[in-house]
Amino acid sequence: MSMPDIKNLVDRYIAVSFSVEKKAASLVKNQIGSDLTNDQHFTLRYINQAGSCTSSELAEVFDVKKSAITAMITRMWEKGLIQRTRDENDRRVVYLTLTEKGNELYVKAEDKIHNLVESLINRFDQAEIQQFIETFEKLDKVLSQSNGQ
Amino acid sequence: MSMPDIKNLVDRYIAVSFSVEKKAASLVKNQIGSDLTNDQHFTLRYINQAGSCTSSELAEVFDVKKSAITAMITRMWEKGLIQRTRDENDRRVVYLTLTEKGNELYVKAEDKIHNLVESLINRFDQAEIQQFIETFEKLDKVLSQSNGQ
DNA sequence: CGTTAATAGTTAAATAGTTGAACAGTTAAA
DNA sequence: TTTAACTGTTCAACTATTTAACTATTAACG
Repeated sequence: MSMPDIKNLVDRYIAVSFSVEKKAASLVKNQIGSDLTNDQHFTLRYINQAGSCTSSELAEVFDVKKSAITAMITRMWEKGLIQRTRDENDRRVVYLTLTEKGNELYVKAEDKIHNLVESLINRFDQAEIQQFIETFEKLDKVLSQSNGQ
Repeated sequence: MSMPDIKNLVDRYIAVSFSVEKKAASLVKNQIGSDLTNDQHFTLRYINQAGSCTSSELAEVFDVKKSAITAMITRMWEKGLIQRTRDENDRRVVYLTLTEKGNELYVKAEDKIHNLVESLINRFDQAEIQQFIETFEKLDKVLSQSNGQ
């Protein structure tokens, strides 16, 4: 196995990361469908895993301004997917939770995505994909350090 | 090294791919700047590498409708980054090329991105990152098969 | 206490990107 | 030559985003 130089690796990383991102998004869009946009699905996933959360928390996790979260939550609230509940002790705070409908829609879409990703992963040698994911997770940590934190 | 089951790998892949995508976009947005959106930069890169291309070609590569390309190209054309030239033989076709200004802007931003990615890659063992990119490229091919063609 | 700071979230205007449907102009096929 | 296919555009509607101004609430401190 020859040793490509750094510039070659950089070029290939830029090309492949863009390509995979686009193709994965297309695949989810075309094969999952589900009336949810990517961002909406990720939002539902975050709230589902957190149980409940605030707009500020979402804004920090997704690295967007709070007003963007307000707009997105409002759209999902209008569709009956998300509930807003004011904190009784600190009345500035609004807790976001999934409605039953929101949870059902999320679980259904998430299940399809799991099947899709599993079918992709199964086409690899397990040791290879495991190593891949571990390096991916390292990269995620490095990116956390490079950003604000 | 223990063997995690498939479900665990699927969960981790979904989580980490989303996280890296968001963080990488933030990093580029915050550290590159450049007056170009991500999509605009990718469009300039594609045209730069192709030399010239058509709207239909971009629509297929980016997997969006042609009207989305028209809108994006028009915005960049208004900023003087892209030229439209009708084909003299087949007057339906419009060739897209970078203007001098478009090329300069692209090269400047691309150079910063290269430096950024290089600084990330340098934090890894070279054999590890090389293997990572190779698996990433395999994944890209698998995704190509899973999509339209 | 009362004024000032900070915090949580919203609103509004602007921009980017997207789809779907209808359309114009051009070329190819029957 | 009429019909079909292709290339690209326009328009209306929508999602996502930023910036700046704003409301309401809580915290700090002199």
